[in-house]
Amino acid sequence: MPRGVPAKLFPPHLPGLRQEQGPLHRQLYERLRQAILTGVIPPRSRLPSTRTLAANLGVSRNTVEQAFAQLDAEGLLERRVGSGSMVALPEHARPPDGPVRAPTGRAELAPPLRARGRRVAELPLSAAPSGLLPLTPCMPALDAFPLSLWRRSLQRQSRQTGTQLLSYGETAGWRPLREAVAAHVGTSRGVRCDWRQVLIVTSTQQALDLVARLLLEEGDAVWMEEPGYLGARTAFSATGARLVPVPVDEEGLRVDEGLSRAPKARLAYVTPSYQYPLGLTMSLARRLALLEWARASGAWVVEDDYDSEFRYTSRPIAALQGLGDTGRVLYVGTFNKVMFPSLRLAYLVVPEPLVEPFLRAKSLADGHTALLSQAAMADFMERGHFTAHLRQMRLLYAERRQALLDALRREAGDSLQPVGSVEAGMHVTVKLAGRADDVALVQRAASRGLDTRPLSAHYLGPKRSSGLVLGFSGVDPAALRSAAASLASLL
Amino acid sequence: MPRGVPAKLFPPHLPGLRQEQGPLHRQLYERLRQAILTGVIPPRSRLPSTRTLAANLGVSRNTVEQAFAQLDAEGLLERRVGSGSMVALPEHARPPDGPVRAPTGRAELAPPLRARGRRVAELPLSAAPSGLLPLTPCMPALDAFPLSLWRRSLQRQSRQTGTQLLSYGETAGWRPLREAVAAHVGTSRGVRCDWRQVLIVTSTQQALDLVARLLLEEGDAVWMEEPGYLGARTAFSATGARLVPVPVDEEGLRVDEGLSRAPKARLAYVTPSYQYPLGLTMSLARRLALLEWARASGAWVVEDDYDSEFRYTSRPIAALQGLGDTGRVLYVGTFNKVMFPSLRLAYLVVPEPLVEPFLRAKSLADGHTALLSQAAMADFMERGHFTAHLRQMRLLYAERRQALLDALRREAGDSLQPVGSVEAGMHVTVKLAGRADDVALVQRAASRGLDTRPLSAHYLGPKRSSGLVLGFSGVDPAALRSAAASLASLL
DNA sequence: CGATTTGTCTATATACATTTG
DNA sequence: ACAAATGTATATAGACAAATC
Repeated sequence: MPRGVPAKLFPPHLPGLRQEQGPLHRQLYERLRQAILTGVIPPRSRLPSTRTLAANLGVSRNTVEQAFAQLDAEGLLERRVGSGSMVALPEHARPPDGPVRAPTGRAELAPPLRARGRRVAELPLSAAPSGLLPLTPCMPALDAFPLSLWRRSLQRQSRQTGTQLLSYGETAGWRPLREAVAAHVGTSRGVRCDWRQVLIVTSTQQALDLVARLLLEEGDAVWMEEPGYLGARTAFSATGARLVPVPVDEEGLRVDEGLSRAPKARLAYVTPSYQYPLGLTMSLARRLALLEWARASGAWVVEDDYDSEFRYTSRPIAALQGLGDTGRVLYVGTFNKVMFPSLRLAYLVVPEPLVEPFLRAKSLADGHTALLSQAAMADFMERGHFTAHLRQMRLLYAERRQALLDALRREAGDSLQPVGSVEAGMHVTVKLAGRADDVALVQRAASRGLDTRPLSAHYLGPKRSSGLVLGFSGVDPAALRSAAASLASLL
Repeated sequence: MPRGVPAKLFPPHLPGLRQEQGPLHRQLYERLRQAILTGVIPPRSRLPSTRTLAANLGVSRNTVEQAFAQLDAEGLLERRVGSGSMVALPEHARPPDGPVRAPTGRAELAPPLRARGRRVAELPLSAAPSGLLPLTPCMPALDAFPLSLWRRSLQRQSRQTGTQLLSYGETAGWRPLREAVAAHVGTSRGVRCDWRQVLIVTSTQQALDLVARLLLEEGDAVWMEEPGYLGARTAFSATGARLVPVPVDEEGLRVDEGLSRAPKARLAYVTPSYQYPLGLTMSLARRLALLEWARASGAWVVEDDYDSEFRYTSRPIAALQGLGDTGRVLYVGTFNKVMFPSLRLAYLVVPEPLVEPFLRAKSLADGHTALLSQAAMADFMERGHFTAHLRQMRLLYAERRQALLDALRREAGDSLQPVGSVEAGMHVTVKLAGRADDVALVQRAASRGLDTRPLSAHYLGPKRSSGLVLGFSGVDPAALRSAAASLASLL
């Protein structure tokens, strides 16, 4: 017969169980678990019945039952109706040794990475997630996000679709979301596509990575806006492509310069709606010239429409993709900025013949994108919450943009000159007078809790302007004003 | 202003609610549901608060709350904290598909992909997600997944952590999850690591892709188990590595064969706990030999522990990673099989000097992994639900495995010979007598709704055995029996 | 047979956080 | 500021079926 447990383990009204220490059933569970694992209650010994233990402890049977059930589920107890509960034999001996020995490989030399690996390992590590520091570029107004509506979409989907949402998803994405995206970019951005051309990915970064891996070979030339978006550089340079800086003027990318510097480039990466970081809009003439070059030379155009939904005065400019022949343009958009960064949903619209190759690339990279977030996003869009949120953010950001500009003018006067006249985006770029060291300034700003980016870091070539990229979308006007004051005091 | 509901609908002590007619909350739910659907309570009318209704009916608020919550879940009610509950407008059918314009780029020729791109574009497209067809390998028992517990973890996290979960996440993963994974693989798999060595990724596929991109150069030789896992092939071959098939015998990978075929290989990919697809366990001698080779030649060992948690009789074998020097071993595990496929969470444990390079690679590939699922997973583990679920699945799969084997023996006799004696995994592989064409058999099986894989497809070299890989984890014993009968009738 | 025990279900009370008007 | 409402969590009480001894 199994022995009973020493009575002293369960004195009446066990003094250790207290309201303040969290749920009673959890405390009891933890305590029993420790006792079993450390052998204080030996294997095969019988525990008191839930009723008697409950009575002894002065708690309800349900409380004890919950603790026992949890232990049973984890295999620490064997319970049988009628015969009671007893401690199970250890299922698997604890691993060779519990305490983690210092990994012996530690003393080794740094691993010898070679060409491709080094290329990846030497990429800049993107800035640490800096919480809610003011001025972070591309940080949405998280406090204004309609979290409860989003949760409802999540909940609704997690209930309704049941096991369909648990199983493997299609590589291209959840079909209702692809349809919703196709409708959205069609009506609000003028992108011409069928839902079958829409691929759901996790981020702009993943989209660009897939593009690079599929369309670029080592040594291929790629037109990059100068100055331009840093994230795009890492994606293209990791494949060994040759990045060709093509200057940007007030009409956007200088196609003529691109033609003279690298006429045979395989790909051009552009942000025509609201150029990053200068905030210009590409002119119609330049757009047509770019498309014509791509058509004639068989190159690809990657249109990153990352910020396009945010335009505050004039109507949004239609996407490049919808302008002419769509056969050479890959359109990239993201939900991570309009919704929230950790959502991890973006989309890629590719010409029909590229759909299959891209599916394989996506399948290679990570199989498919998580389903629940996709289904919730589709639901959120179908119910109109997305459009509503977008509208609200437009109003909010317009206000914040103005607040930042006003504060900068008041505090810093002419020493910080805003670039670009388009009222759009989630950031403004300001130029520093003369050859001021913007990198040093950014560092000094960081020490005051301001998360800004140096304009000069966005250049590939040696000719760099000095300035700051300031995000205004993430925090409220009051914080923007104090940030501007703090910044001005550093000048 | 929304009108109130006619008072007579809710007289005090509503006489219709009786103990004998089933649960009170259910009766209340049914009654309200009928009233709403028939229009007795018109849309947009406000319901009494749960408290007052509970008082009027003489029941507890929880009872009313349950009924309301159910109605809310079905979309019949719109509830808002503070403002009360009102009847929702009937949902309209989904908006019709937008007018699908024919994409103009359609007539173009197939795009001219070149070397790298072709390598990616010619990868096999993984089998379409085939729903719940019987015998699908690696398909978990989704009907047995504790969905309500999981939803609670999701909800709890989406509330508690608030905006922290919305912002950018760390590239390496959500810290509590990294810690939970380190603890789990440490105690239950004998992996020796610090939580800082744990990287959260979306899938085994992504883990292998990162490994390939960081550690392999074009032309590098890689030892692959022969036969072996198909997914691993695509990851490594996409980088242009040379895949060297190394045969597997009853002790696992033939290290001596690897040494003679490609002594200078840069990497070996192995599934030591439960070899895919043959279901063997690698012997201690082989493990030590493999580690010794890696140490001496500076090669990497990738241990894919995809199936290891499922062992049905003997104790789980500790991981290769914990055996000796951990400096050359990269350990890969996944939650997508123990939990559910669309979760998209897996992990990679790398030697300390590789942590930084891998962070950059992950950052390049997709920035970081979605936060909510990570936080929910950590919560699920901390509460012991993960261990409990794992244990339950072990019992369930052991039963299903036996059911499939019994049915196969009964229906097919000797014509389908199960391979391997280890009672583990989520599939069994059976050999076909002689040189039977397993690919054709798989196709015929597919036409009967059976989702199996040909063993011969898992070979790189010309010497192939003919057989079938049969998953037993996804469906219940009855379905397995009828699948076995159906399969036998095709022989 | 009858007492005991687990395991599950229903209902209640209560506390507390959050949001709304 | 304040009251009212929802929404979540914890604990209790009691009933009953099924298994065990």
